[in-house]
Amino acid sequence: MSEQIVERPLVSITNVIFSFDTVTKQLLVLLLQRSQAPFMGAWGLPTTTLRSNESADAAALRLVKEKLGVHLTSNQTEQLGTFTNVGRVPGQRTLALTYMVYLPVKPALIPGAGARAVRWFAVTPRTDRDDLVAGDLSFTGLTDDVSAADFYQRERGTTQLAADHALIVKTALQRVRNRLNYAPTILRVLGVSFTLKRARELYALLERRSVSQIDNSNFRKTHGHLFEQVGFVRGNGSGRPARVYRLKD
Amino acid sequence: MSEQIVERPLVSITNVIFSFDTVTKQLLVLLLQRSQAPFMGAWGLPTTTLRSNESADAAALRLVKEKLGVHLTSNQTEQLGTFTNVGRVPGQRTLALTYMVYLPVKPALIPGAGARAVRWFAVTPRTDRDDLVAGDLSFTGLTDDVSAADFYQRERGTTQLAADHALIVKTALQRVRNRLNYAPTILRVLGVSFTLKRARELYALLERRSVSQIDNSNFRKTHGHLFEQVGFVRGNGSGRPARVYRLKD
DNA sequence: CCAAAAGTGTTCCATCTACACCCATGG
DNA sequence: CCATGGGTGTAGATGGAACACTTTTGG
Repeated sequence: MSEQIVERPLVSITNVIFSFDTVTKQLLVLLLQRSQAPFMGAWGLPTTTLRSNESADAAALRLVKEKLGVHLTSNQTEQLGTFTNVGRVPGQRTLALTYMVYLPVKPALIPGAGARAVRWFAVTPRTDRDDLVAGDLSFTGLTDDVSAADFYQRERGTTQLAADHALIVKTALQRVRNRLNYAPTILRVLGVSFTLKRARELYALLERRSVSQIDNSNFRKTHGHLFEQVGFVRGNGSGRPARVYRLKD
Repeated sequence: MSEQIVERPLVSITNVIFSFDTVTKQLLVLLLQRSQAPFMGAWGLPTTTLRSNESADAAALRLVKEKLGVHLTSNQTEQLGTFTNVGRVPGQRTLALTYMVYLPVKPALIPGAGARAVRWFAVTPRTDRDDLVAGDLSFTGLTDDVSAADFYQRERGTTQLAADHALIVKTALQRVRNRLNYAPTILRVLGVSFTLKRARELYALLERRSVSQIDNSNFRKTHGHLFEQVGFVRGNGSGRPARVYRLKD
């Protein structure tokens, strides 16, 4: 067997940035339309290149700062996984170190360098997948049963997003769901503090059921230990004002 | 602010390879003593360099083949995380893509290229950490409360293993523990099939308590759904022979 | 028949589920 | 004072923990 070439791959950082629309009560993911090769014209997740003097999580934070002007600290990101399939990007070998980012705000969007357009896409649950929808634009998510191996072997041609970003998004949502019952960091998209109603709305969305199916009283009892009362209430509409909570660390 | 240099880092694959000693009932981790810089003479996890024509998980499998001569398929490895701290290795910037590997056998060891010695180290639970012990050699594990940030800031000088391998081992054991109640893939170290007694022994070790504290009857009821009876029994000693089970997928 | 180890059953208690009820605010 | 939504309490169902008991093998 011949000795294999050891090369230096490009190392990119790719973020799944989550936010929340308090009006439509939708979980949002940031996608941008690429204005450069590879995948020019295609929509995909924000990506940057790792620099020599920064760790990958620092790069993930820098990416958020560059694309959205929002400064975050490192406890607002989580490493998702590293995607290394040989042909995942045409041309140069490129690894993707991926992170999940929970934005406590929903900033205005300005397309920056490398992007023709930027938009928030609503995570839209279907029976066995999650689509990403922004007005007229809609991207069908991978169905739940698709494994990474399946994706690279079969589904690759059918995906509408750049590279393997459909797989990255699916992986991210799966992770978020797994964490709902013990470390629901996704709730950070609701801001530093939130009402339990809002929390239940987000749970309902991710569990693919309606808010009314999650009993208020029981939700407090089963998940209350994860929250901490901030102590003040906020009279916002009709009915009794809700207390405000924050995630315990 | 000046533009930062975008370089191509070295990308290494580092494995936490688990096995099991059926005689001493110990969980084992493979360490080797380096015969090359950096960290010459220090003990550390098996590491290789990612090649141009292979994915990271393929490289993890190749590493096992090279060091142990054991051929595995990709469902016997799991991505652990990617370690990218800027100064984690002196000299060249090096990223570590880490994998966990569960060996269904305990192969004989032969030091190969780049290693002065190779040994199995027993995961030895203490009150708030796990040490790695092999006869006269012993490495103190990081205590449970040390975060990654803590490690790189404070604990770095005190660690006895190469680079950040103490942190990688700690992260691996933490992951293994988290999975015990829903996806105990660590049980693969017991081979393709195993008795529930062996499973409880491994659980006891990882939960830092004695086997007698895990009730046989209750263990079946709480974790039985994770296993599948292979169907035959194996008369191995005195007492009623145990049925043999395997992990459900 | 006895010892040893595997496997089963039973009771008790904690926790979750469903649902009724009470509380605080706006109009 | 009534409508609206937030917050509390309670009875039944479910699942885990402790422990007694039965089964199957070797000697």
